[in-house]
Amino acid sequence: MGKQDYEAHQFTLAVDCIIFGFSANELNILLIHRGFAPEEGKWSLMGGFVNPDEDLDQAPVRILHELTGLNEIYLEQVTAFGKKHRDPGARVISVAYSALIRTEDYDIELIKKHNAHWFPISNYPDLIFDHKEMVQAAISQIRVRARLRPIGFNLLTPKFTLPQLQSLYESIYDHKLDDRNFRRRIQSLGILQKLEEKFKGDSKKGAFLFKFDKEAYDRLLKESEEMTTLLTLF
Amino acid sequence: MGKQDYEAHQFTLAVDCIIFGFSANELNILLIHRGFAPEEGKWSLMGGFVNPDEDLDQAPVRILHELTGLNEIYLEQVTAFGKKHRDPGARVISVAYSALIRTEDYDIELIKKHNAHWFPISNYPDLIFDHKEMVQAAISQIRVRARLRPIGFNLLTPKFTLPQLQSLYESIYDHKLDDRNFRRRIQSLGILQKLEEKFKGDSKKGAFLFKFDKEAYDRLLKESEEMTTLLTLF
DNA sequence: TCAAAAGTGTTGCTGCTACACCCATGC
DNA sequence: GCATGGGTGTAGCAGCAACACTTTTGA
Repeated sequence: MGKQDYEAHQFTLAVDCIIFGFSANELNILLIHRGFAPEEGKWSLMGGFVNPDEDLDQAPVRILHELTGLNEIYLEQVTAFGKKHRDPGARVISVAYSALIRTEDYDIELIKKHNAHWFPISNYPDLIFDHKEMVQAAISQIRVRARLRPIGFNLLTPKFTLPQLQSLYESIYDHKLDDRNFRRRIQSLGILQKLEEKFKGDSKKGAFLFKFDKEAYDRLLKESEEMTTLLTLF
Repeated sequence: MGKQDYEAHQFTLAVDCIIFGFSANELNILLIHRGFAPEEGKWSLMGGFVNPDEDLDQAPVRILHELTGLNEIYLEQVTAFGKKHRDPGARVISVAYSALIRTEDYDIELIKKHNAHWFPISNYPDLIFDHKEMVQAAISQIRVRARLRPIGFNLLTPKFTLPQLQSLYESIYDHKLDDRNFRRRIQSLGILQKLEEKFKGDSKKGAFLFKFDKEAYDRLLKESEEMTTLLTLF
């Protein structure tokens, strides 16, 4: 195989980000109202080309920083999309990434500048190309991942109440949970630290704040791996 | 964004296949002894470039057909690998795919021609580039998938015995299972059809043959989705 | 007759589901 | 004092882990 083989199999490579945020007790995604061709005026995921001088995994980091001002975003590759005519304008392969962000953290001015808006996953507009497929794939993935790994905490403030956490899971699964059973289950895992403080934003009584105990979780995970058992969280 | 933007972000695109087969009570992968540069003489996954006129997902189908003579192979995308210097010779992005095949079915002459050999996943040679990472990612993925979906049947003949099935799962998880509990568990799922025949290849007594009941499984899956519960198999 | 693998049941325990009421507070 | 959300306990049941012996047959 010579150099010409490499050159004969080149494709434009992009990434698209399914950006999840949790607010108003609902899981939301951040979409861009495109002010540029192709498909100007329609809604799309935030995306961009991969640069020749960066790792593939760096591309979504760079693009998300542009949009939100954030570094250190929780990212997970969903899958690569490469149907022949997925982008009618050109042959483009796109790798989809899920991003979980805290909706309090990002830079509002930046996302305004990009014409980005939040939509609940239960009701978002039509999207260009195969972006809807990407969103569905990301949601399916997150639904499984959330049961197996403590990814939900990336969507909450570092301190959170149990009702908040429960409502997050309810929104991910689109399914109500019994509060007594939920509390018992997660507290018995021992991966939450109860704080002395209460948070009074959501009720008069106020609810105790908790934080995620990563060390305890890591111990639990290691243990379950040693027993070759499947650790399911909620 | 104009045409030059697309052209300025082009990459050579390849796929690599982690081909799993089950024989001698072990999970094996099929590796190629490379007779060509780069890295001639070393071991690698079976791979190839994506053609400009095919869907990304078609590339592994074509490549696996070339190697094994098989069509209709069970395939699953693992993840895209795109570190800057993963292929020291050129900038190449590679999408890894897992393939599950029945080791009785493939064309032996073809794989001989490609210098392909089976290795147990517990002991396989060093691989070029980041292929070892790909194999590890595929194994991790298959370990989770096997608990959640009935993918194991793609590695067995359509009729199989319970001891064979158990030994497959033991090999995937690298963990012995209790035979009484295993049999009870899978038979209670109701997704296996017991046949009248026995298979005597593995023992004097012979073991009853079963086949996978896809319709029953689909019903079970649908039911568990309606209850938003996680269906785990073994 | 023996070696080698197939097949079978029970007990105890853990953890889940289902379910209804009191508590604390701000207004 | 009342409305709002936070917080708690129990009983019944299902399903899991742990465990040892009998059966069948070919050589």
